[in-house]
Amino acid sequence: MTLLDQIREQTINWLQEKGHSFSASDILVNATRKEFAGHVTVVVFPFVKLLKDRPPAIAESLGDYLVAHLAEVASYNVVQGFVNLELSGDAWSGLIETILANPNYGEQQATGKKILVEFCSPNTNKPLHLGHIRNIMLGWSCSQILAANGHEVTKIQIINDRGIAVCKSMLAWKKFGNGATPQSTQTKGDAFVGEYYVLFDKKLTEEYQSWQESDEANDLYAGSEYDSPELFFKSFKNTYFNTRSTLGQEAREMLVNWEAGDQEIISLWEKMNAWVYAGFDETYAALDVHFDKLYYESNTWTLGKDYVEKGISEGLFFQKEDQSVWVDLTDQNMDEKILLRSDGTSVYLTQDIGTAIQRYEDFNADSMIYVVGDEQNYHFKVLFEVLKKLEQPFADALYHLSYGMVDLPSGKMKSREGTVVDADDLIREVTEEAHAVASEKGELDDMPDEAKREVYRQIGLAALKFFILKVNPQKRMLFDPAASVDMQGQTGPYIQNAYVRVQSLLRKSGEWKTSHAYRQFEATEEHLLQALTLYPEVISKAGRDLDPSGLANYCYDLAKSYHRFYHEVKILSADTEDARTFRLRLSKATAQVIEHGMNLLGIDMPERM
RNA sequence: GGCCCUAUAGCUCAACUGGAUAGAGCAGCUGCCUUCUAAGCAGCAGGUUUCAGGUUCGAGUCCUGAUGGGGUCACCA
Repeated sequence: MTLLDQIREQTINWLQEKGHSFSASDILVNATRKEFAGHVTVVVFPFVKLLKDRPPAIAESLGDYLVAHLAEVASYNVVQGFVNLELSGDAWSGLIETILANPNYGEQQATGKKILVEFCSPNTNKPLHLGHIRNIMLGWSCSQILAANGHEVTKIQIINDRGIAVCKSMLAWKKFGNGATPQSTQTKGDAFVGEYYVLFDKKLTEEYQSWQESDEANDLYAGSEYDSPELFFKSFKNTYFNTRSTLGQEAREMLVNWEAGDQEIISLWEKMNAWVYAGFDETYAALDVHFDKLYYESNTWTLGKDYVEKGISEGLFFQKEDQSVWVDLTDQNMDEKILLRSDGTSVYLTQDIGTAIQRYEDFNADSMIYVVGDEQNYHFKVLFEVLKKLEQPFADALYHLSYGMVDLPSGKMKSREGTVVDADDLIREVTEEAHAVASEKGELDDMPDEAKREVYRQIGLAALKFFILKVNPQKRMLFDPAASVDMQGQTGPYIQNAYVRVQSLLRKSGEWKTSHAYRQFEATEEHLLQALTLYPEVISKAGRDLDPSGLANYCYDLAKSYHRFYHEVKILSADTEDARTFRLRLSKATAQVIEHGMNLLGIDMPERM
């Protein structure tokens, strides 16, 4: 049990002696603000109504009780309704002992609960971009955080490897590719296929523009309500693709043939997908992430139909005259949503119903988390509601981890305008920036080239990942490329640097005996100890909220406290042996917690930088 | 238009289920490397938390309304 939990427990005992019950989670215990004396503060305002006394009197009573019942609490002072507790030297010394003895300090006991986390889930027609990186960082770190909270986590993704978009790049390659391959063009496979997807749109646009000269096009515009041909033709493009375009027709035919199992199409599809997967794997490896299980839309897209048909027979869904199937959610303040097209084929929602049920059966999971952007909030509300209607046992254990879009200083990322930030380019740029800074510093000069490259990568990725993870997922974020490669101030490399300083000290410290005699703590030492006390709570809160940003900010605060401590006191050449030992142990414990926390964020620590 | 999200320093972000005088970084200005890694430390300056009401011991946080920004309402995914 952590010290903070002990304080909560004793507070409950104290209330019980006065004849009141109270829930531990409602007791507010936090770090004492630096302008007041003490280390940990209990807020007594919540007890005022219960005890019917003045806040300062209540605070004194609680302070007396805690000093009497907890050896770790040395003394206290009261300011209004706040009890500021001062912890004893033994408590601090014990804390360092606890941390150093347990490499997993901060983690919770196993719960036996199985959780599935779905993230990334790309389309196979283009390479990964900045938006995927935010998704991957959130999915990965939430998975790590949930595991640290004692849950059994399985990381999965569903790969959207079929449909009209995939046919577009296949068709473009078939018509215009002249047999080129990633190997023959020295191009990464996913980028190679993405080029054909772009090429398709280019050819389609050319075709569309020449069609716009035709009498048919002019008649259509004349009969429309649009104020200008530009506006009309912009909105008509999709209809044109579906009803008049030659390329569109070819792509749709290809989709029909794919669904019919046409051998030639299937083998082309398999060939191009293999290129894409090789590319994705490279990017995942570059980001240090992996998945435990992959689902492919090509295997799951028909899965939901049976459940929808079952729902019709049970009267949960209804059919319109044209045979299309709908669910009515107007009683939940939502709309009617389509589940099967009039030709009987599945839509996105149908597929998601099927995959949810499939996964539940595959893993017998207690909870499933979908990491998907917030533009799909409504979709997931509908999905979860439909699963409830189908009385699926897991329907209440589904969670959409929704996150905001990533904007650029120039505005939204738009593939059409070529402003999408490519994931591989970004990883390369941050690594190069780390290389440039490190070379100037020269700390790594005596390392072999390969080891150096690994450190550049660790530093660059730390900058990128931390820049993204420090922001609350729910919020839209601005990605400033210049700021993301910055390595000073509130950044990943700043935190790594605190860790590296400790490693350097430990390399130079030689043998040292453990002692627990040091008691004259400096303010900077107390700040560090105070922060270390909070770590287990930071992890459990991050897990509860599925939000890594609090952990990221905690790691930064801890590193900041360490840098200050490092600057203000002498460590290797401390005045006494006891002080030297204490500071080395405190440094080591801090580095351990920094590394542990950053690992939960998916960020590695170099030994030197 | 209906529904949902959001608004904090010049900029990017914090502020635990409502708790003490709203904090960091960047950008700007000052200092600190013969001392353990200066990717560092210290200082100055920067705020009517979009606005107007309300709830209470206490509101950036909750409620109502307004305004700005975004999303969504496809037989797309």
